[in-house]
Amino acid sequence: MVCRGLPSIAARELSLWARSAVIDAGTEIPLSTRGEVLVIVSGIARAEIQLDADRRQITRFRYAGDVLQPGVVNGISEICRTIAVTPCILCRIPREAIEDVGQRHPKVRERQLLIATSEAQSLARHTAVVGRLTAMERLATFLLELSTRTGRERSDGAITFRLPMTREDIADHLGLNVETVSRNLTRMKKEGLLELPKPSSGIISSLHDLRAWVPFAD
Amino acid sequence: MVCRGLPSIAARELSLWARSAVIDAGTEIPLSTRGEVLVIVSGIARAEIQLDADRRQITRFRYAGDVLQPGVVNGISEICRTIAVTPCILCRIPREAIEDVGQRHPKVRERQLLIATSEAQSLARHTAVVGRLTAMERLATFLLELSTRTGRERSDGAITFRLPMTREDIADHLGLNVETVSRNLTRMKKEGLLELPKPSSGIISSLHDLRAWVPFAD
DNA sequence: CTCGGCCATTGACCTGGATCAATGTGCGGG
DNA sequence: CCCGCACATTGATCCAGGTCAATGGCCGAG
Repeated sequence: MVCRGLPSIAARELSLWARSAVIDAGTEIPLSTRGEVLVIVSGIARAEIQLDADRRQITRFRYAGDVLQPGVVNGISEICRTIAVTPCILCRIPREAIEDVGQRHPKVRERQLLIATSEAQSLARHTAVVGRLTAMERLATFLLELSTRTGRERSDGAITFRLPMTREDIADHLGLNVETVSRNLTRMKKEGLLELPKPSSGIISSLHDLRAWVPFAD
Repeated sequence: MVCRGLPSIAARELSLWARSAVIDAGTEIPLSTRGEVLVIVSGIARAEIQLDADRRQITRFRYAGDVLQPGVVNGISEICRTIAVTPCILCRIPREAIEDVGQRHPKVRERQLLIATSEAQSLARHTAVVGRLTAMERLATFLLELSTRTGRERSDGAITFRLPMTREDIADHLGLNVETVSRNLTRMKKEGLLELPKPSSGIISSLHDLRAWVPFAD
């Protein structure tokens, strides 16, 4: 998944350089090292901005397969810290690897650019989620994304998924507060869209009805 | 400004390929053409997402010097449309130019990536603005950015700037509505932060007091 | 098994910003 | 110069979501 869309030769060359790392839940994933690229092999992380003592924005969650490119280079520090929500396994590709392989395989650079622009795309989208959607719509959008990224379809068509982030994390991602998240989750339960066998695991009983709450075409 | 940070040889080579274009106010800037890069030479544009008949999010305004890279490639359309707020002069750099010059000057590719990641950075930041700030804070953040990008400092230290976008544009950028924008502008006037000789031109009388409303370190 | 702490849920109430409804106001066209 | 229209401001009221305050439930340590 690191190298989806790359010629297999380039992928093999890159993998020769790769190192791995394990990050405990709750621990920050260090992004600083110049030009290094990280790939999440497994686990979930959150990218967050701390505004002041009691305001935080989680700009996005990071799932297995996501690529973390170095923020902005040259001393200007990345605005977000990335913190593991569950234990994470990372694949680290040092700067020299990218440069070395990138010289021989232009697809590598191309893909790096693609990753960055699609990152911008999804942040633009999230701007609209947080700026213009109602609480139910925000939550539906989030659950849909979480389940498509990490869920499993059951034989009866329902989708099961883990919800390892706290309600507070969800709230800070969606620009809401904990209580509003909680209330709207129970509303979804009452309306038969969702089941929550435990607070940390969910089942989308009616994908169709959930989708109806998401105003994006997709 | 197109080529800030590039070796001058690369810049000169790129400029050989450059074409220009003029876009009327209110007209969409076509981004579609595969791989073409646009640079705003003068004017202001807005990048917007239309959610449905009556909800819109302006993800960002684009000022002179901004570089518009093609959204996401390969048929998957860019999520935002970009529309000129004032008449705009653009510089168009065709895909072949990037490829040609990029092959000889790796800095070109590097800079392209830098542009894309810093785009993501500023969208992440805006996510926090819209998700967590109060109306006053959002407006202050916006005015500060607008004035640093397009304003002129007067001899007495005040900063004058044009406000060519409508109140509705500002509202849709900040996740507010027109009336709230208007009310908070007059509040700023009353508190001596701001003057509005005309609705479409402003003067920041007290940069210091305005900054106090912006929770970002910067 | 029991205790304590943290997280989630629920309820009662409050409020910042939205909505609805008039006025202002500036500008382009005749 | 006047008119008309689009944009901006202002006021009155409303409400989605925030705040405050219990209560419940799960889990890990002992």
